[in-house]
Amino acid sequence: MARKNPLPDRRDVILAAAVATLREVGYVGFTQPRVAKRAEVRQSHLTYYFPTRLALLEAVARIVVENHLALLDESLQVSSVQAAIKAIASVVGRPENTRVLLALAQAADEESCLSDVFRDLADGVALRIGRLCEKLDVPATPDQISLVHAAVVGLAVLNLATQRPNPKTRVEATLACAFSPLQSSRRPCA
Amino acid sequence: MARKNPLPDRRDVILAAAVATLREVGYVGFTQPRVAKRAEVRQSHLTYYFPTRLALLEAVARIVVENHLALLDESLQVSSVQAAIKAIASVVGRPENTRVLLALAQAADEESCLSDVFRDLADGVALRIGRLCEKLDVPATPDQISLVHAAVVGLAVLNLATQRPNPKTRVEATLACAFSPLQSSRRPCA
DNA sequence: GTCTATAGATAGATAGAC
DNA sequence: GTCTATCTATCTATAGAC
Repeated sequence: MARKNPLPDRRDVILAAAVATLREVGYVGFTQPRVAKRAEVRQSHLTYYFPTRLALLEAVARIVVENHLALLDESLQVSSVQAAIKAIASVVGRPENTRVLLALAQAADEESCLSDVFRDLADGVALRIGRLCEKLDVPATPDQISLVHAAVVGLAVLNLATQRPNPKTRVEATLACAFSPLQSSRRPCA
Repeated sequence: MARKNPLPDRRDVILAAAVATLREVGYVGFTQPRVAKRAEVRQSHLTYYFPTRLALLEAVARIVVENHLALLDESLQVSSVQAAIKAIASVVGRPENTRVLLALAQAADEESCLSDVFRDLADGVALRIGRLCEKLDVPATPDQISLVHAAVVGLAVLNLATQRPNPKTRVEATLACAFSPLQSSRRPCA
């Protein structure tokens, strides 16, 4: 949904600032004054475009989901399982990516209207994992896709919160483990 | 570390209230006034026992980790993989459980001193999954344990945030998928 | 329609009374 | 050592100026 072109639109500047703020400082630091400062408008001005905090959050959530799915689409243009694993690990490895999704999860828990947006995200990710498997000619049942999906989410959260060094090696090893039964099923043993 | 017995200790009352608050309303709702109200003390009194919000949070985090690991120990006294899956799904299915761990993850992202506590949690969970596999005579590599761990975390977060109906069936199916390669490897096909 | 000054609410922390 | 009145900072929202 592109906006009518003429005005670069103050609104979009604010939204961009809001997304950046959320990525940097997470859910609790996501306040109107902080966003306003980054967008270089007065806080009281911000409330003209987004009358309430929830309104801003909702708009931001949609953009965040859109951005994340686009990032996945870009990252998953790979032609081998190993490359896919590396790509996923790269996305998962960036704390800002996880932070913003964690914020969204929390927001969804608080405001049920945001659950819809989060479902769009979850469905989008699952869809892309399924497509990936298809493209790589790896047969996967819905449950297997769900497993990979859950594992990716879990790894992201664990990485962000434990702040361990070398997250990527661990993520890659774990994901390899998630994909290996799928691959081996190409030469069925039964 | 049991406290010296005599006094039921105002401090413990406050901590219990704090944990309950965190479970109910999550990280953003976790404020000194709210905790104080639940503990039936003045907010300004609370600061005597916990001079800063972070001090309270740290104490609460330790208790939360302890509680969660104890809950796992209790739940995982099972004698089959299927029972284990059901037990895990039951823990994951309770929003309060996930909410409080999500809060901890976020807190860890903000205050690096809480990462230590979160690591204790993560290590404890991984350890227990490993023990479970051993007890059930299911061979599992560290990577496979890591996969189950990540999947459990991911499922919990996805459930909380999407608020879909029938979470348990989905969780159980996904976990079954995580365990199945481990089980089948008991009768190796190669 | 665009923006701002200001009010109203709530958080966290301090200094000091008992 | 235990507890409280109070202050400051910060957030969100409104009424109204341009």
